[in-house]
Amino acid sequence: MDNIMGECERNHLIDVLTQGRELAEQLQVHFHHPSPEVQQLLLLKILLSYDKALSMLTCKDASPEPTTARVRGGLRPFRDSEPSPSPLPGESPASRDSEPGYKEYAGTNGNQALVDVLDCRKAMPRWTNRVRVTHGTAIEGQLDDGHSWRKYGQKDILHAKYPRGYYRCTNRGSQGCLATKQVQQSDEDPTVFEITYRGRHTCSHASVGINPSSSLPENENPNDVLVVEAPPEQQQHQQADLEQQKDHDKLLDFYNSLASITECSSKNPLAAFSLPSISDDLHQLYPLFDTFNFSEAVTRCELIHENQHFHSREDSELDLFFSAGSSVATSSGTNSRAADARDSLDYILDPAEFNNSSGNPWFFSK
DNA sequence: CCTATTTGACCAGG
DNA sequence: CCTGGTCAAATAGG
Repeated sequence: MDNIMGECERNHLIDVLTQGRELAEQLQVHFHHPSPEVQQLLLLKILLSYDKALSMLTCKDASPEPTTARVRGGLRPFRDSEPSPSPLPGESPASRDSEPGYKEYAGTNGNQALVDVLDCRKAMPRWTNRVRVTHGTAIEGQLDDGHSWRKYGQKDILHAKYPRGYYRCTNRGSQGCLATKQVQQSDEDPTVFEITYRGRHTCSHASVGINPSSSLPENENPNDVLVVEAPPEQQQHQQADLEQQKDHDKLLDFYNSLASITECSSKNPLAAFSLPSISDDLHQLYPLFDTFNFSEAVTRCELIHENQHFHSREDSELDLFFSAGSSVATSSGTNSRAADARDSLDYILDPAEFNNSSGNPWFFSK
């Protein structure tokens, strides 16, 4: 793992695991001074840490996690026999890319891992949009699809009149988002750009979707940019991809919001329950909760966690928090309990569950 | 000074 | 050996 895991990924993983350990220590302390709310919150945060760490180590086929290790197009042997988390000899730290850790090499033992990574990349979803720009003023960068991209290469392509541009998500460094796209101007019709996307966005910013038709530059008349639809059979897959991306983005937003709340409370677990400090964050979550399918989540978790409830029924902020969500579920016909919903978080947030959901995740009602 | 782009070089796969 | 994809030093731009 070390061999293919970049410095940034490694550090991030260490951070996450360290945080988990500290949380566990806090939990240990609280065993001596029992406080159900704090214990539950700590437990929740520990679970989140584990989820994060595991997802960082797991290469999901359709949705590589933010920190999935990768290799460069061409593998380069280590100059030293050992993979080094520090700058290589003769390489000043400043000379490394401003996105630390997006460079990973396969080390001597990295063969199997390398195969995994390559498989992972091969399995990345890939789809192409054709975008026609009718006003000559438009340039590639203006083919805004709602995400910010950073150009990392350009290549003359055989038998192609125009070079191909290579872009990656600007959040690769900060969030390990592996989404990339290639932009190729059409030979026959220079007003048409073929944009090939590879990999879904795993960055939390990815909330606007990836359909260019739904995210045109604000200052442009939609009539100026015509989205030429992909062939019907491709279109279906494409649509499914788009839907799944949206769901994934939602879940990620939800996850990150939750994580930030627990992050905040980790600095002062007790203060986390004071109403003002947390309510702002909660308000941001409410829109998500409107669509979060609590009833289904609870039903599923009751099947799994049968007779394993350890929670108390204190009317803590956390309970109110989940009550808000479960009341949505309740109003839609299913009787559910806030604490059950809370208990189900470890299951809900299992990234594998997302990837198993074939295009129609259950955790958000449509 | 910091960040993004350009561009020649490098690498693996075919 | 050729080609596509990527890296990373150099450069441009704010």
